[in-house]
Amino acid sequence: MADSWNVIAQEGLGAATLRRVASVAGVTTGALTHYFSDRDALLIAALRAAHMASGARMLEAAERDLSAKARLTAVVFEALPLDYNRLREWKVWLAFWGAAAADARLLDENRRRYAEWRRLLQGLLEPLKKEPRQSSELADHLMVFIDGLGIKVTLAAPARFPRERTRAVAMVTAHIERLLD
Amino acid sequence: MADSWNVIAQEGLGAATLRRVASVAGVTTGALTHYFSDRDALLIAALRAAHMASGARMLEAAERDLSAKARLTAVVFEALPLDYNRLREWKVWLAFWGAAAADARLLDENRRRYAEWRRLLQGLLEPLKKEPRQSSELADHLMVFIDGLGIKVTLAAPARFPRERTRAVAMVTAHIERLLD
DNA sequence: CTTTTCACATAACAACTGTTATAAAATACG
DNA sequence: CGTATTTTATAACAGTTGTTATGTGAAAAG
Repeated sequence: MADSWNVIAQEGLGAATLRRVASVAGVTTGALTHYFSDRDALLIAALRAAHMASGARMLEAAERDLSAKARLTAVVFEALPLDYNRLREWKVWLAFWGAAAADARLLDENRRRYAEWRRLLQGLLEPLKKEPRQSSELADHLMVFIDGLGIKVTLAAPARFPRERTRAVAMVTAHIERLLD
Repeated sequence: MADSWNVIAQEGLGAATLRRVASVAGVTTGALTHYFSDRDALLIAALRAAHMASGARMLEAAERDLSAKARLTAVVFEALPLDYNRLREWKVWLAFWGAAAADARLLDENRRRYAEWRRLLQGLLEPLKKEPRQSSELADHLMVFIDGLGIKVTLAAPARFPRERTRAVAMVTAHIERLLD
């Protein structure tokens, strides 16, 4: 399954053909068609698997024994493309977003993903919020910030990645401070 | 050229084949190959044309006879998917972002686009900034906010678009207020 | 051991792709 | 008008795609 991610992240969604994915996975197309009815089914499965992998990481970060603010920060870091693994995930998100803009099915997949993601952030914000701002509005702002920042880092030239990375970390801490003042 | 946008926005980058674009444009593939050496050249030209169309709108907004803050707000509105035209543009951006994550050429196109966009915002922020924050940092924050918000609106379910639209407008004004305090 | 089921490989199919070459129409030019 | 020149259409090409059907060997079940 992670083979699909690699193809999508490194060569794009269009290059993720049955033959290419099978080749990277070290099998033939017969193995793929045995498990997936469609090419679409294969890609959706790859998307969901990536979603669950990153979701597990974030839940783990959310349950660490830290202060409420430190937990929130840790989860946000886990969501951003700050290392190779997370950068690869972001390339997968971007590929699917590009396709989802023209595909109702993928749009709905994304909606579900966002709902979960939002619920997690809202729960982390609840103990931190100061009246009268609702934690749902804070979550909205934070999600917008994360998406924008993730894109900025993901689409930076590879040589600029280290610089963008440290810049993103600084922006996150500053943003969370400001969000809660 | 706008025919390419429509195909990309409504059916995705993968569906933007020579035959499909030609069909929508009401010509045959011969007409396209006469003007574009490659399929890539056609798509890049479509991207640049969309870029210039939106850039012209923003420049126009930036030169309106308004207060500095109102001008900035007008430009930001012009950048967001607040009507059908701008929503279509955003679907094109998303499609190309998804492809750019795996294509160095498109990545460089995007870098140039961002540099211009950033220069414009920075110029609009210069008369508004309060010491000691640099307008370049403010521009970074604003671009991150715009990208995240644009994605949120673009990937919302079509039925939710009106709601997301008004919500986005409110978030923009609030964000600009907070950015400059 | 025999048989059945499962997991994969192989191969073939029609459909579609970008590209190229060639012909025809439309336009510009003298 | 006639002749270049540009623009568009048509057609054919080899390559690639998703999908389906069939074969094959290994594991599981009896």
